[in-house]
Amino acid sequence: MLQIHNSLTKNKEVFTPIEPGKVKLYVCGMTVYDLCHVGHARVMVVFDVVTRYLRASGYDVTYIRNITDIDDKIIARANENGEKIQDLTERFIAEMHHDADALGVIRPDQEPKATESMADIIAMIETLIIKGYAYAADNGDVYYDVSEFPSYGKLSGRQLDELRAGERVAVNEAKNDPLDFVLWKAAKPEEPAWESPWGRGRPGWHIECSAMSSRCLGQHFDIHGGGQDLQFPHHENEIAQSEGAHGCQSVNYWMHNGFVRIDDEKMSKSLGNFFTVRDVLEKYSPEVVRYFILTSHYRSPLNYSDEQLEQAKSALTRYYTALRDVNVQQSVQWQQDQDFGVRFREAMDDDFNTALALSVMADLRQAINKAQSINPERANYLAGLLVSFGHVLGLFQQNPQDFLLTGSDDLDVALIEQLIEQRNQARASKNWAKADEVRDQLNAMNIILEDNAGQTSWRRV
RNA sequence: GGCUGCGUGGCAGAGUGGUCAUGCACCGGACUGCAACUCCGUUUACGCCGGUUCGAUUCCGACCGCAGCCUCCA
Repeated sequence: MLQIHNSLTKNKEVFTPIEPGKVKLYVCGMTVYDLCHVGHARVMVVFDVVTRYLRASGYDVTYIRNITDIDDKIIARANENGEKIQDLTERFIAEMHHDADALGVIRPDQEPKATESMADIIAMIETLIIKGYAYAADNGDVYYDVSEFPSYGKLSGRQLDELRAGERVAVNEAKNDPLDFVLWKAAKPEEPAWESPWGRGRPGWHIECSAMSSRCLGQHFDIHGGGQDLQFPHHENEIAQSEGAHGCQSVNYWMHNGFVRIDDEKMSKSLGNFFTVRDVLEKYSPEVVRYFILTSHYRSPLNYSDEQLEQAKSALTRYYTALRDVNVQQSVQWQQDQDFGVRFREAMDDDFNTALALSVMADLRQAINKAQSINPERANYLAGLLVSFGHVLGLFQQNPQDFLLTGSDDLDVALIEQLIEQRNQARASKNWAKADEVRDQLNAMNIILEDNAGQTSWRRV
């Protein structure tokens, strides 16, 4: 029975979908003005695994991840670049897809854009005004009146007066209360703008998600995800907007993933301590990055370092070595396996405990190696099982040789195989000095040899 | 200051009131011409101080340390 840690209640709860067999999932996506960094990769991978696991558990999942393609940073960046806003956002949407695809992240069912949702956004703001949750200010902005929403703060565990006591709330003359947040911003000259009942302007960030989630999934859906930093104010405001406008609960389960850190500090654009996915993929294969992300629980912080990536790479190499040496049985259904399958399910059912699931897979890998010589049929089945688990986590889907030779594009395979042949001839005539000399030569090329059952295979360091 | 969360062996990281996490690395052994791969085995833990308990890394309290949110952020 799947249990999910719900940020709203701060408890692990048994997951019960609104409609049996179906799951409606919304995740806050990227603001597209720059390349994705490893923190973005984590969100994408985490909710990719959530979606894959729900589907593997038999649910019909509708997965929505929005794109914020209009906001202050986008406007600022486009101006800096002397680039049209739409050119900028389309460019970075393409880059985002490029990175996500590389990481094996399955595309969401829909990726709604803010700029294509203006009618929904405006309609929702109108509803909020009519219901008394929002007001148009003299300056052309429209604000949400937080004092009208009694449970404001329920997600982030805050009280209005606590927030007011905070020193960092910006003073804005047009607001009735400093905590009121903007739904619609009056356009400044030169800024992109849309017509609205309150004049030309553009939407605030928070209202976009409320409008897009309710359009794509309805007023009440199952799971809403995003990074921990969005809990307040973004998701708090989404609740106020959606529940204010619709008069019903909007989300049953809120899921927030932990940050990626560098040297125990949050990785973020504003701190400037980030690595882009692009940077990392120059050095490590995408699957290594994915494995690294899944080694810790999604709610825990994840410290990024080369050492960790190297560990992930070594671990993956062992899995692929095991898979290389068997004939993987096709179409194994892990759900039917009474041993490893049950353990895997228990791990994943426990709030998507991928770290624990990986330990089951490590045991399985060892079982494959042990069975390989004494019971090849069994080994082939277990390997199929491993690949079946891997499908849920987005791992082990490539040809083992392709992984083990990753980064070999620049290598002269013909030369390598020729050298291996030379070495094997030397070995056959027990010319060990010559054989070792050739192997040293290959090692210097970052090639590692493995002599197995009369066969010599090779891989990259 | 307010509100969250965390502190596990060399590194990473699950988990539990009283037998094993797991991975990477290290060490010993088997295999190998020697290696590599693989297998077997060993070592290294639960921030500090109290309390509850027959027994606490696990529950409770204080303390110390760290991170996050309270402003844009995945």
